[in-house]
Amino acid sequence: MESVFEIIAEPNRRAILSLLVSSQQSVGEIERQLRMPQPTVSKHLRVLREAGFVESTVDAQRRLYRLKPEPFQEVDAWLDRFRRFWSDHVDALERHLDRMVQSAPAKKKTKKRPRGPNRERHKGEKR
Amino acid sequence: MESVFEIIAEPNRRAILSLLVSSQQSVGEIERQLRMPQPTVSKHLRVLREAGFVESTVDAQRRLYRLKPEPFQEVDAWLDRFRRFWSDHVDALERHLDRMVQSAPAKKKTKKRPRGPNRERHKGEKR
DNA sequence: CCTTTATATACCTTTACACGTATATGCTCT
DNA sequence: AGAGCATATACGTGTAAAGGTATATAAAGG
Repeated sequence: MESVFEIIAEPNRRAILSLLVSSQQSVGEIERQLRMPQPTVSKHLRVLREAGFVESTVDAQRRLYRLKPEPFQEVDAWLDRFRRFWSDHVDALERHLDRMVQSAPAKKKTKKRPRGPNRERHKGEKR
Repeated sequence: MESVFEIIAEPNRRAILSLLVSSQQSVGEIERQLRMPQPTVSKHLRVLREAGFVESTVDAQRRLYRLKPEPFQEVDAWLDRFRRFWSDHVDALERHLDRMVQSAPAKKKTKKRPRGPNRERHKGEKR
């Protein structure tokens, strides 16, 4: 379980992360809201903690978990390489520009890719 | 293998995607550049294709694979929920602390955590 | 045709990980 | 100290997916 991508591949972990967006939560609160067994929650939280996605503080017998930003940044950095591929799509470009206005000089216009002959057809695919 | 996150969890698949950023490539070219067996490449490409990350065109006996933007957008959309945790201009930690005190009366800024107890320490962790 | 080249698929084996159940640890309060 | 709650961990089991090897499909060229 080295990479951040493997961490967020698990649906329950993504659910936990989404929960923690609103505010920090105790294990029991997560357990109840997501209706999953407590050991499951704890184990996923352990994975998330060791990967740096969350951290916890003690509140009496409870542990309060909240998000940490770094691993998300890592995913975002990876995505950066691919952003130019959907810059063509106007709506997405707009959303993206909203985020990058402060440092963006003039975005280079991407040339239209030479459209290949016919799309490949594979085995299971219907004609 | 439902979600886009499971697709990009695999390191070899991420390597293939990175290769395809520069330009479209044939299976053989990917095979050589990444030094992985041809069946492995083909199998990963199949997964990527079925998940919509790539598409292929026929060039004689070759298949040329290139990226498609949609699944990347999906990842980006998921990330959006978490973007507020690492604001562009403000240090992420500071911003996070701000969030924690926002319900408290506006007092002087303090470097200490509001009423936050000490960080949780877990089993394997050194003191 | 037959051979070579390029890619896809089938089959088998191994492994990693998610889950459930049971139990341990640790804190609080009486 | 003992009870009760909250969380963490240990252990056993099932399963899906990745890798390797072999083979199938298909197009190109002699």
